[in-house]
Amino acid sequence: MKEFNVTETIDIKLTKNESFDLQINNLVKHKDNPNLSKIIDNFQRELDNEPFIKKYEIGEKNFINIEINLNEFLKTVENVRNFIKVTNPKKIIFDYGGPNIGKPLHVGHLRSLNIGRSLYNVNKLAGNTVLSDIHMGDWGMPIAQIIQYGVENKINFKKITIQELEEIYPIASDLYSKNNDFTQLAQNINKNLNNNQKDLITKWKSIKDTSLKSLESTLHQLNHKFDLWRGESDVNDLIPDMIEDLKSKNKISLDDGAYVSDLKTDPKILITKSDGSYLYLTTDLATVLDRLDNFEFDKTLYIVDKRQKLHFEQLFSSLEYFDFPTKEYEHVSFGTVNDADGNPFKTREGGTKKLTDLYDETYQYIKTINNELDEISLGLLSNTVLAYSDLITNRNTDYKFDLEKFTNVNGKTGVYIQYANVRAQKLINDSSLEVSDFSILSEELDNNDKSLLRSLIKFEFYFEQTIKNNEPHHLADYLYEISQKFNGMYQGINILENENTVLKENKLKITDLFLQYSNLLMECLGILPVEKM
RNA sequence: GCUCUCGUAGCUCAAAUGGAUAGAGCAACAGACUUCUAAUCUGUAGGUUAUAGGUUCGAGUCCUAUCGAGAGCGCCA
Repeated sequence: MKEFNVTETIDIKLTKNESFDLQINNLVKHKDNPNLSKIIDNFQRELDNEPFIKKYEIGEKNFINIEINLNEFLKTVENVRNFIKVTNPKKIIFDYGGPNIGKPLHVGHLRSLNIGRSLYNVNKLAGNTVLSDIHMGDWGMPIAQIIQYGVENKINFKKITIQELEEIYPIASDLYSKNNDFTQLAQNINKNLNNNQKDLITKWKSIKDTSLKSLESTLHQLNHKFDLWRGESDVNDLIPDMIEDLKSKNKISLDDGAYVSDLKTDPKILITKSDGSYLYLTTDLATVLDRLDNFEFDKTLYIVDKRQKLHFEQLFSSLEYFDFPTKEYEHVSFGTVNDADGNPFKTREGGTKKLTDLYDETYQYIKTINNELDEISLGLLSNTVLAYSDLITNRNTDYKFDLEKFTNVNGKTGVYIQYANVRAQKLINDSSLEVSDFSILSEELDNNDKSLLRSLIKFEFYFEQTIKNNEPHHLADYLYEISQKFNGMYQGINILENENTVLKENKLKITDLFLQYSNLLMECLGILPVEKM
């Protein structure tokens, strides 16, 4: 609209107005423009020619409300799967999970696993090349502490069990913080481990093997899979050269015997300890080197809790300062999981709560609600509760894990969204009709039908929000919205025994659409649908 | 002490990146079951978005200050 000196990118947004689907707000700011009426005419010509607009109106402040033509917009899920593909696919590494060797997965790992899996699935659906790396904490001081404790207590590392390891870890960690002799000895072991001292490597291997078996079984139970099982130990050998390189480029210098980055920051960035051994940041830098060598990637997402913000700021600024190849790096942070009273999640004894225990409690709780359910369904529902109740909250807010609330079928819960899905499955199966053949006749639709269909067309919007911000809660909330609207439609009228065949076929077709969207959304969230409940 | 994040209904949380009358879910209250699974549905009520200023046609969202909460702050990861 050059003639009026107005340049606008027309910004179409979803609206809160119940009678409409979309709104355009571009005209509002031109209320004092002398040519406003001509501009509006211009807009109207454009809108009149759009086939997807069923009707529109221009409100009092020149907000434009649009009701869309449902049939133009409704897509089969196959079409949606094509439509959501990004134009420039990227190769993205998802660094999440981060379990420690010697320590079972606990509540602190829950969100990284849930959010990581969801973002992995969502990006895969968007057509990006995805690679997940569990990034094990299998190196450094914690391992040294375990070995030192084991040596002192003459433990046979070859035959060490996961139960022993789980007992040793907190004791060793406690000794490290309280007993100076122990601390010194453990630090010495850490240093020798970094230097690949043979007997220590043997002990470390035994610990890792035992730990890994337990880890794999827990992850299997929780339905998590990883493309890469790399750990901090895998990059240990890259570190000496990396340090030498940084020294020769005058990027780091000695400070109280430790190497710090020359980048002016507050606090300073520590690259090695004063005894020459390595730190969290040292390993993470080397991990980037390792990934650059072995996998071409455009972007790395670190799905790690928000308390490590400073660490990742230091990592990212170091990567830039040290002239690592330019790639995208992002810390996808999240808040903590507290118990129902809002206190940090602990066992009765004060230790961290194991994920297997949380799973078992959830499983048993659901079993008391429906005692007749088979093991597979109980397992699927348990995992649904653990994932959905986590993903429904914005990742940056801390939330309270309240089992009673999360297993309630009334509310925004995993149980509710599964229930709606099961109802839809049953309806389609019992209809014994080829529902995919039906076309939707919008003239015959009632308010419940329209309400659901108009929600279904919003999928792409929430999908985009999730990809753009790495926030799965948009999709989790949206799944609740369509599930609720489906239940409303289902409850309002008996579909299968209805004598009005047009109505019946419409509703079955809509049910089928809902089911496909529900399944797709569950896939996005890392949830598997149950067949009965 | 310094830095960062946050403060929305009784409770737990959303809110399209600055748009219209701030939305959901619990809990509360009032209704609907010889059911295609009521583990459901329908309705009512609930708000000065911590407070005070500012920017803007327009602020929960941006800026400043105050109050309150949480987290982090070189030899742990």
